[in-house]
Amino acid sequence: MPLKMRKNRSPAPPEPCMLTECMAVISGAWAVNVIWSLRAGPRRFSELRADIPPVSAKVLSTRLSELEERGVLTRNVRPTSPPSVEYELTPLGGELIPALDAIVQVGHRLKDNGNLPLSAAG
Amino acid sequence: MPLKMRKNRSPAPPEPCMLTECMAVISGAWAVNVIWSLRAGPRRFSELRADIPPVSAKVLSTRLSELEERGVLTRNVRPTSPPSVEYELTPLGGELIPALDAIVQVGHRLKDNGNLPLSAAG
DNA sequence: CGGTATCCTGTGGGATACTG
DNA sequence: CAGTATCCCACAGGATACCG
Repeated sequence: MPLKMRKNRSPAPPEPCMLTECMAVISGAWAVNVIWSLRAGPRRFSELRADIPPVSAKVLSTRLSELEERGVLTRNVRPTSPPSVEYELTPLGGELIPALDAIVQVGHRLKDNGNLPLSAAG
Repeated sequence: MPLKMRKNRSPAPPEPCMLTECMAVISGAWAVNVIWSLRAGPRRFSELRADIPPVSAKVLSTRLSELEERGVLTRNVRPTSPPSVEYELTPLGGELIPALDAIVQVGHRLKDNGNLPLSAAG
């Protein structure tokens, strides 16, 4: 609608709940941690568990399946003697890293401002 | 730790759960929608409700309080004849917009790849 | 208009046990 | 090692009613 809006308060109303749908890419407990943990390269199931101590096997498994289905990461079964499975970010999934990093940066600065009740372990 | 790591598989282990703490800035239902809705300027409570139809008054109220406490937005009571309240992103809160936008962009492209079971209304 | 209080429910996630 | 199956429950969030 190129015509002027009747409303004078708000320049432009935001888009519908599409935002919600897109944000669902990183939904679920520990999803961002998994993505974050994979940012330096492929990792195995048990490594991810070690990276994210509080996550349970069930939830990690669920999250990995979801993220794979969403195209965020790939699952590669390596036919080694003790079979191992590697998870790796897809190129598209890797593009989430800068975004997550930006949020973390803001989080840090909010913490510096004393707004966030964080662990103060920084 | 500038010394070489023993582990040869992973270049560098990810940071602890600090990521989780920082991501908590945008936690809670509709939090990102609220932030997104404020990106074009200040908005009032009822406007936010209209922007995000499925949100209940209780949850919106809760989320606004949290986001204010975290320093993401400010609450301004305007002493007009019918008193109105405006919510507005802080500068730091505004820095979340590009990050959220980046995630949305990735979401769109995942959808184009057919990975996301989105509304297909794009 | 801009909220709070109360109640109720679904579901996401933890613990545990088990499998290939 | 890399999961799945089952049970359980806390708690986030919706509905509704009410208040300044």
